[in-house]
Amino acid sequence: MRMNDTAAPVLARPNPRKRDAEATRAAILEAAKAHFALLGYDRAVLRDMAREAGVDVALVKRYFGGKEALFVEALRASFGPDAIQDWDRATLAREVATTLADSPHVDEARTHRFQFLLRAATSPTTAPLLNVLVQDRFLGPIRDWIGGADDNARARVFAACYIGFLVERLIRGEALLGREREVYIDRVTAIFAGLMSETDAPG
Amino acid sequence: MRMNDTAAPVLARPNPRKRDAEATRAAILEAAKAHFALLGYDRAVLRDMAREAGVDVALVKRYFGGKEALFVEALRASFGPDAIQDWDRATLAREVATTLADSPHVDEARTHRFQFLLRAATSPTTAPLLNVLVQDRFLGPIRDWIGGADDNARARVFAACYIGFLVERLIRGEALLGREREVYIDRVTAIFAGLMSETDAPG
DNA sequence: CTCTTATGTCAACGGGCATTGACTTGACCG
DNA sequence: CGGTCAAGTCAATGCCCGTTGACATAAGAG
Repeated sequence: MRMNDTAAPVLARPNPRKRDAEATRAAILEAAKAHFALLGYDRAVLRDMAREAGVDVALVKRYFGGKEALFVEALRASFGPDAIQDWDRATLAREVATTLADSPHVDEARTHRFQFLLRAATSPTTAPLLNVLVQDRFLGPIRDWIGGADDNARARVFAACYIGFLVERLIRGEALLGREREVYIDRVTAIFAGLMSETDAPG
Repeated sequence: MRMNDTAAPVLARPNPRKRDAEATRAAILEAAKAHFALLGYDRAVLRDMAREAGVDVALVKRYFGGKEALFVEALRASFGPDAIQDWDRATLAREVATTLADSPHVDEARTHRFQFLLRAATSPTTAPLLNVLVQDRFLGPIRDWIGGADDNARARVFAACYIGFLVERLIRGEALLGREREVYIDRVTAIFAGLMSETDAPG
């Protein structure tokens, strides 16, 4: 029995949260996606995600089983099969290059997904979980999208470059400006375009 | 006072470790370099490094101050200024491409360094520490090495690709074989070669 | 209304690990 | 020999964080 039983709660819960399993599960997952992508597996804290979702930590266990399971789920959700196919062959190279050149669009949906992948890949905890997923949701789609001869190898290089540019952007101190920005975009565009073509003239 | 004061130590210390500050400091640093590079900041454990160095954990504090300081030190040490300059312009592109193609040479010195950098870059804890270091020890040397017009932008793209290939190799499930390996090497070589040239014909 | 069950809350527990400070031991100098 | 200080050891301590199980409460069926 509480001491202040008779007193009204100091702060009435603003939104008494209807009991809706689907909704809370989704809220947790959403928070998890953001936190894992932003902080990586180790530094992401369940309590924080729960708070952001307006939910008790214990529910993470109820709905997902544990941190690792939640991570996998979040990764899959964040990296749905439709993530790639809508790319436009004609404009993609330059468009992506420009996005990459202009620095801190961290919350932009497309890169967000890949940032998640990157974090997952570089944490030894989670890397083992990736083999299947990477093939199914990343390399596979890119390969199909890129098409043509040797699509496997080209997709692999394509994906690698993309991730590399993401990392570089991540640790980039100041924004790219003027000529440096132009050259950067041109070079990145050239690389992507070269990989999209079946017959790239080697140096 | 110990209970078994009179009893001889069950295991005499095999190597009673001369008291040599320099040596132990170096030993710790060496272990730290390996552990951080391999596991990343969060999963690397001071106790393990100490054990590997044949040293008590407390000495980490004495000699370095703490985990974070040790990390910075290890990163600097592992990423000395001489890391880049000895690359050979003529053969580098294909050589590196081949190394990258053939998977698990994790302990190979050159990639080891970069793997360290990669881990540092993708961990939010340590990323802030990198701005200066990256410029001084990574982009700068690559820029000087690559030379020519727009060296800054080209070095940036070069570095990004390199890191990307490292990540890809990290999450690569099975080894590259046969034609896929050939194409992979060719494409990667082409990218590096293109970036080394001042005038790369864009697609 | 009552019983049941899904949903949500709360307060520990426990492991892992960096950090700390008091203590011991070797080495060098007078 | 004895004193002093650096080098090394040891045993806590305390924090962070995932996990757990016991409890409360809404909602819906009968």
